[in-house]
Amino acid sequence: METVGQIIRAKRESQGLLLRQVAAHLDIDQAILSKIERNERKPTKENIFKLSQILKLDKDELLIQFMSDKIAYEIADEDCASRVLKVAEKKVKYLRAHPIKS
Amino acid sequence: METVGQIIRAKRESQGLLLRQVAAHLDIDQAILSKIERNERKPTKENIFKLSQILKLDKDELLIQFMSDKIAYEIADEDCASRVLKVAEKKVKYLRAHPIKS
DNA sequence: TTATTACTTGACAATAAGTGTCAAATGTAA
DNA sequence: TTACATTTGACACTTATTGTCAAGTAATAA
Repeated sequence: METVGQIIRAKRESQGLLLRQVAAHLDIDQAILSKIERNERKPTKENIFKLSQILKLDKDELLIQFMSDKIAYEIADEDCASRVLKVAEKKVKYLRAHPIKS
Repeated sequence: METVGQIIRAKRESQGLLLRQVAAHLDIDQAILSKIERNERKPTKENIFKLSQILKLDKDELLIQFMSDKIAYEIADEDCASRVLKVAEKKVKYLRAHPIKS
């Protein structure tokens, strides 16, 4: 089971890129990228988009990894975690079928 | 599809309790509870626990509603929402099978 | 009508969480 | 050692969350 950080690091290294090079492209300090890769900090959505560009990763796939990481982390310590996901799925379907008029 | 707010309001009213009575039990201003019931603000976990006590709702069930609301809201506007949930489920299983030593 | 009661609204304050910079420390290899 | 990449932690800045308060609305009774 790969985390977003692991995916990013593996891809960056396989392309021979340095932290500072990639960080410069993201317009953040390399310290943050270092932490993102070790799952010490979470990337922003913006980070994810730019990372998928420079590392030639599929944008949607990386976004899915990013969001699923966030959710998994959020509920992992609840023993009702899997029910939460099931109910969330129903709610998402409902929300998409009944969009809010705004 | 009921929101947490709707569940709370329905139960509070069925018990003939006033906003200020329940809010006092939660140790928050009744304005907040009013907003929680109308889904204008999200309850904290602490709020959820105390609400389940005073309203005699199942604590786990209310927590599930609370967390699934949060997640559904978080991803509803992504078109990869259902994949996110599937991947999240895998990650949760993995995390629970491989707990972090701390 | 006025008074009372329950609830709602919005401006604001306090606090917590997220996001970032920087410089020093650590690791690694020539 | 020197040079370079990465890591670490203290700190600052910004944004989000959580709350208080007082004034507003709505419904009802006197």
